[in-house]
Amino acid sequence: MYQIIYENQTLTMLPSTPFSLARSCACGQAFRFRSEGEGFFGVVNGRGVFLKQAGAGLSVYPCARHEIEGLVRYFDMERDYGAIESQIMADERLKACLPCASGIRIFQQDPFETLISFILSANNNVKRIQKTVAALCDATGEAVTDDVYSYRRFPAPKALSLLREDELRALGAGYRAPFIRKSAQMVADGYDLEALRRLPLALARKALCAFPGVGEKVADCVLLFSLSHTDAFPMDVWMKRAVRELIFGGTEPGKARIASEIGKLGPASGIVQQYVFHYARENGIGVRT
DNA sequence: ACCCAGGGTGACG
DNA sequence: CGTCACCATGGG
Repeated sequence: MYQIIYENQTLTMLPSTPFSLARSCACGQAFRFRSEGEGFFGVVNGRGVFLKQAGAGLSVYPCARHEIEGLVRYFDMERDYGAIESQIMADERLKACLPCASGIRIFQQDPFETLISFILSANNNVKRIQKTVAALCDATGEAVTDDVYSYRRFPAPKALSLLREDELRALGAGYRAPFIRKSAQMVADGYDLEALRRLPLALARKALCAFPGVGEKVADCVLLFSLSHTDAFPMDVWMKRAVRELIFGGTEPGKARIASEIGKLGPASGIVQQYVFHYARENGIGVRT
């Protein structure tokens, strides 16, 4: 399903279905990858790395030998995206999404980082989410200087929970400041986010909704982007419009009808969702002027 | 000035 | 169960 080349501290992963770094970074699943020169800089599994498109694959630098497995998992290289893209191509309603979304991979991000990031995402826009996440990292993220890069990790739960509400507001969190502080507190107090990886979707979703600032949509983002629930289907304003336009021909569908159609998309519906989301946002699908 | 952004909460019916 | 005002903040 994929090939690996490892030399000079550089890991290159070549999947059999072409990978797109730019699309994967721009599609709104992660907020800490910044375009830089010929690639993107980001912090992956706690380590600052530079990512470059390598043909139909991805190169990561630096990478120690023991980090290979974690990177393969993070970039979801073991999944058959060929099957998912074939499913989209075979769907007359969704095939138009492929030209601009083909090559997207769902990153397997850190659950706590994903939780906090998507609490911030509520009634917010991607650019400002990125800015606020960066501010949080600069404020309390662990500073790391290895032999290649200097960077800050995403804040530990304890560090984030120690910020006061007014400090979080000053960093750009707005009215979500108390949500972030309390949710960080819950994780710092020992809440096991990893345990949600093994729960059925409905139970994991319900559990996540116990965090302040987390409703069904944010829960689905955390489950899809960090806890391996590929059938979690985040319904934000863009997806509501896209579903209305692409699946229901422009008329407002009821909740039951939507659930039925999502169910038919199968166990990778959440990944399909990400392709559609990216397409809708890139093309302004469903925006009524 | 108004509306929108990867929505959630609390009040009310 | 459903609806709805409100919530910071910056950009169009």
